[in-house]
Amino acid sequence: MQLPAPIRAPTFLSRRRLFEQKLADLHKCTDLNQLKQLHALIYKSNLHKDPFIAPKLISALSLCQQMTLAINVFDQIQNPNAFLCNTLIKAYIRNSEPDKAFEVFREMRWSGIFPDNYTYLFLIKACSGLQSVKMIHAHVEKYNLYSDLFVPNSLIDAYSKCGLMGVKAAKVVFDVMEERDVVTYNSMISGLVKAGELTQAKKLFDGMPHRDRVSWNAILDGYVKAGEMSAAFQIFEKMPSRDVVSWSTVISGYAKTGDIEMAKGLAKEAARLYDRMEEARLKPDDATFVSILSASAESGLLGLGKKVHQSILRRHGAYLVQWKEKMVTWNAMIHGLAMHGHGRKALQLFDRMKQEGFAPDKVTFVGVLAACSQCNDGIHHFYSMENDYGIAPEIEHYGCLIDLLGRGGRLSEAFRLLHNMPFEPNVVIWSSLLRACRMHNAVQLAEEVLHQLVKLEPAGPGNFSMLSNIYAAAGDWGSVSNARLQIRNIDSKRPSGVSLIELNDEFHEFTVMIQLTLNQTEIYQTIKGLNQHLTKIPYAPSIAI
DNA sequence: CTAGGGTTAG
Repeated sequence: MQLPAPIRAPTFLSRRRLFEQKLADLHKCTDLNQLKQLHALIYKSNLHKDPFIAPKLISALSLCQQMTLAINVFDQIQNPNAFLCNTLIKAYIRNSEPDKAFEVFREMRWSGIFPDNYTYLFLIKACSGLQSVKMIHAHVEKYNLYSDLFVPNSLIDAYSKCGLMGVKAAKVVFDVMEERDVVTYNSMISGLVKAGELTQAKKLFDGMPHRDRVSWNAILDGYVKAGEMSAAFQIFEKMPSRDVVSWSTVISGYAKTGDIEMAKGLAKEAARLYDRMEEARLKPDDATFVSILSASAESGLLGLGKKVHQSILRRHGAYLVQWKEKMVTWNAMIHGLAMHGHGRKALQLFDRMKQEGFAPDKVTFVGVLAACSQCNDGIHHFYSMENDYGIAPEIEHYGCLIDLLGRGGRLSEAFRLLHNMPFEPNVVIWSSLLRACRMHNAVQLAEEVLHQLVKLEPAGPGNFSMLSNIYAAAGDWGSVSNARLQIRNIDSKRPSGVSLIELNDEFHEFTVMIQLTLNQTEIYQTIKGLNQHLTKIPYAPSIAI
């Protein structure tokens, strides 16, 4: 009779080998529990001062958001070198503490450690705004760090994210470079595209020595952003090869076009392209999904949206798991709740997000402030955004706050903020104020707002109908007919507002002067049902004229 | 270690 082989306990040697293997990949460790074990073992083996282990340990700890422990490791090294300092800088950036990253930089210069090209590379990432990029740029000039192309390339990219002024500065760096590679050109092209300088971008694209797929995708995006879909499609067909980025760009471009006349054709084109992408066995990724879904949601392309949804489900939910961990998911959920009147739930989710260790970003705050239109914490969150999280408010945030004040009837405060904010008010802000004027019967203010709106959007019939409603609420019937006349003037020049939704491969249009072509009875029955439902719940309909 | 497509206010 044969006995089964005894199970051997792991020998000291194999355990040691396992430990060494784990140490090799230590800097990639994202599992906190595993890291804690390794952390203990490293200290026990007195390896925490090892010049190869210490930076890896700092990296891993920063990945697991354990900055206190990471600093602890750093502080125990008597003579840190540039490599170790770079690791700490990178760690701070990863944990969204750019100020601390700059502090490390100051300290290392103070203690006579020479920063290297990597130091500057990481610091460029920590920059927010033109001033800080300029500061690094000055160092790059002073120490002539142009020989490592990564440095000026990153500078171009960082400048490109600072608006129009930034793109100009990026161009200066670009022009001064004696040697350029494909990344240099691509960064500059994408910067120009972001600034809306399509002509210049195209010129650079045409003149560059070698174009890769990134170059083609960047210029493709330029045409899509400019709304020039036929030119974009020509580029899409002409480019030597296409990847998920090319497909995502062109599909969402087709899907989100605002031109109703062309919408139907383009929507079909978008759906057709989506099928073609799947036929080409290209795997759409999370960015593909996000961009196409948002474009189809904006334009009411239910079919395309469903297609994307099906692709996601077909992946066994793998993407859902991935998304669970992502900022966009929290942001989208908070915003979704806010949009649908669940302001309190949105704020509760915001708290949970923070508890789970996510640092809110500027998009999160758009959702949070939108949620506050139903409560009074908006101003508190607005200040907290800059003071506690170091996020400079953008026009969207001011827009939310103005909307919030307007809804609350604090119209004069809303106006004061509008005039004092560092941005030119846009259509969204003026129309949100117009709506606030309607809510609070502020006739005179409404006239002023309309005046501004007409300047920005001369052919917007919705504005005059809002004004007409305001006059009606005030009983000024003479002005009502006047406003109606204006609407008719605009209407004769331009097709009136159309709401479009696609169902089962068919497009349904709804206009102000409703002309139903399909299933009239079914639609009217639904409306009748809705009205009946409304009589049963406490609801006071507002009467539009 | 740098470059391309993404979430957002009416």
